[in-house]
Amino acid sequence: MDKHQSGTTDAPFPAAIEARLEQAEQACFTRGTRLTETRRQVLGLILAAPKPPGAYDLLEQLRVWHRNAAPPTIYRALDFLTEQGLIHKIERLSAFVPCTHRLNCDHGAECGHRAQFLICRVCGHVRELEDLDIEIALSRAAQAQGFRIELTTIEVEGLCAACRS
Amino acid sequence: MDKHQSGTTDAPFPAAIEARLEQAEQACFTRGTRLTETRRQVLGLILAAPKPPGAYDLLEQLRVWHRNAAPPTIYRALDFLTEQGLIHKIERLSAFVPCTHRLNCDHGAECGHRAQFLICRVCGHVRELEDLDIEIALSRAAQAQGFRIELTTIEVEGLCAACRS
DNA sequence: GATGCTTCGTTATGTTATAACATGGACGAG
DNA sequence: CTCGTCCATGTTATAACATAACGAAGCATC
Repeated sequence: MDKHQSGTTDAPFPAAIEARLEQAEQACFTRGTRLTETRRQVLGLILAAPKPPGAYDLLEQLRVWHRNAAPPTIYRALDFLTEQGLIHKIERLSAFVPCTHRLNCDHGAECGHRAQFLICRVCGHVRELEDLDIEIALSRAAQAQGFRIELTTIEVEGLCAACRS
Repeated sequence: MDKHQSGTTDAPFPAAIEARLEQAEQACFTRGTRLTETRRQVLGLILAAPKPPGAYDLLEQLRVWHRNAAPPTIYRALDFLTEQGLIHKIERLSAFVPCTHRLNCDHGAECGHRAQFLICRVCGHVRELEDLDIEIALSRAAQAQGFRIELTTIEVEGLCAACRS
């Protein structure tokens, strides 16, 4: 009874996603962390999702492989992936998206510092931006208050181009 | 058995807060909405709080006056105050702050569209900004994507001037 | 005083997140 | 080798946040 039954069913995700998982695994290895099976599966689910899944959506899907997965299972994986800069949490949705911030990014957690998200209220699509002007304006405004920025959450809700028909 | 027992104990909040409540009541009246007793009390509690209270903190405090207050009691009041632009929800904290956006603001819900919040992770203080440069940068970035902004959530975590000592 | 509207009370439940402690496996030091 | 340590995970329970659904009370208007 092998968990990996045959060559072709080893990879539960489409090739494009498997490729990104491979990249992610490599990136973790480089940093001395491990993209374990559970973490890899969760990342895969987030990459494969048509729209940003919540923790309990992921939990349900994860049970395909881990019948007894419980909330801590998923939250631990999400924490890890967030720390590694592989995913972002969208606060307004309590949902998670893959990080699209520079594909070759190798600085882990710092990825999350400066991103902006456009959330379409109709189709649910989330687009990640990395706009320097916004970052600069925000830095200036904070500095004017003597405030030292450690982490930003910039989430914009509205209508995406496609849904403005 | 009068709920209002004596002249001096009628006002449960400090004078400065009572004054703001009075203003708020007036503003609601002007708009054809009513700052009822419960709503007024919740707003007062938020104004009086040393740091942003969560819904259940407020609920507990509200029970001083309404022994049987339940979650819907507080959430309804919070929804109303948010719609009226009298408070803001800080998503990162699931907590609420008074709106400090132009004291004479009279355009209700629109208040919330464009504000930025600096959250000190040490003292918990939240400062509301209204920085045009940020708004402009964000508008441009959104426009470049064909995205129509309806609502923004900009929350920055870090250290306030006082806590950087 | 009937009608319609907003507000509020009440019960129940849904949703998101964490605490606390036990288990198991990898790996180096002795 | 086997002990201890570290990391990841399993497991149970509960905390924290939020809403659904329905009915009754207040009040403005006709």
